[in-house]
Amino acid sequence: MPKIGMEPLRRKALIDATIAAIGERGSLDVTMSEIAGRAGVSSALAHHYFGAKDELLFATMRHILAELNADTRRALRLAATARQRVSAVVAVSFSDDQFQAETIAAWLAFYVEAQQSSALRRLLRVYARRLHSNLMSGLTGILPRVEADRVAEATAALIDGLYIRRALKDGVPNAQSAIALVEDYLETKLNGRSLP
Amino acid sequence: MPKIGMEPLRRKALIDATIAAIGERGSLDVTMSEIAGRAGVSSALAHHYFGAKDELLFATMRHILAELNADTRRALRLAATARQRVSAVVAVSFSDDQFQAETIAAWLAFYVEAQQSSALRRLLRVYARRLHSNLMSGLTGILPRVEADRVAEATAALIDGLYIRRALKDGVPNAQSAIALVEDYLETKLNGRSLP
DNA sequence: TTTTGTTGATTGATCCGTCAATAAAAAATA
DNA sequence: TATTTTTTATTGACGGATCAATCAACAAAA
Repeated sequence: MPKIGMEPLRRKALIDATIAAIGERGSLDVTMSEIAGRAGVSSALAHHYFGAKDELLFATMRHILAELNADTRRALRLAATARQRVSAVVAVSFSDDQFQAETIAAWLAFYVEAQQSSALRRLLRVYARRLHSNLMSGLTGILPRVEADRVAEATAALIDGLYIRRALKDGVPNAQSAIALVEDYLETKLNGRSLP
Repeated sequence: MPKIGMEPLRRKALIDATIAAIGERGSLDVTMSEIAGRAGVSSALAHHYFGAKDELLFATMRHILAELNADTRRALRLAATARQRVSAVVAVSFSDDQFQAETIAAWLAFYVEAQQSSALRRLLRVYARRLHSNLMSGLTGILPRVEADRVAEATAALIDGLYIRRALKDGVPNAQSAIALVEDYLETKLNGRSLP
């Protein structure tokens, strides 16, 4: 009994199912059938709405990125000082929504896939640039631009590295210690210079 | 015209071909036929020597890890002071042999695959522990154990993060700047305390 | 004649993407 | 309002391609 206006609901369900499937398998090696099954529909319907598997994966990555971006903007709005802006960006990266086995597995898998898909690669570059820019929005209020740039790069690398190690379930048992580690770095780097 | 004593040669050739194939594709999604073809043999022979694809991939990862370990031990032997030991470990991670698109792509792909294969996961844990321990071998001569532990963890995360960013070909254009970034972190962390 | 090296051909399984068919809602027409 | 037509939702079944793994067979060395 087909009800109308199903498209947006199905799309959402399929994207959620894709994240769940990738998270469980730990790789993009999930079949359309499994994703569709998880979303409670047939694989034919998944093809109907997304055309090809690539496009479903792409839409999923874009969804994750959009989510992260929304969280970040929300957090930045609450930050009063430059220093707080930096911490806000870090905190979001390790928030309960983001720093989760499921999501991290998806991130990792997409990083790998990006080497074959220029569209995905472009998307991940957007993420990298956005992260850098968000960090800079706080750091430039504390450090001279050149130094701020270097600290932003190091912080970004630290975050990515902690993500990977989390995926391995080795070290970095929880978000708390990950944040502490990054904040410790920032503290030593920003020590003293609090305002221009 | 089969000559005797081919086994070790074939094994080596197949492992090298596997690295090359993974490096080019950027993922473990390489066929046995492609690997075998690259090594100049039939896919049947690859199965003959390695049994299954899993085992070939596993052997390849082990080979990469062994190579990295050998390089590290060599570098550590040349380090005179504790501080130099730390730098040696960092330098090896970004040496020409290791910090290469091919090898990095393989690393990344294996990280993903590790989430499905407990054998691979165990292997990567060995790498993580070894890296930590190698860093500690220098750091404990400079910092109290607890602090050394934290710095080692951050340094390891930094290294992994820089690897990922290199794979994306975004930021970290060369090994030089990557080393500089890590060394800058170490310098600020170890500043002052040079000997116990 | 036994061991070692090697491959072409084949099998069996998996999986993406397509298509024809069905059914209900909405729109158009009478 | 009653009807026909179009649009939207949905799926089972299938074609076709890819690939891992096996096997029988052959050749050269021991």
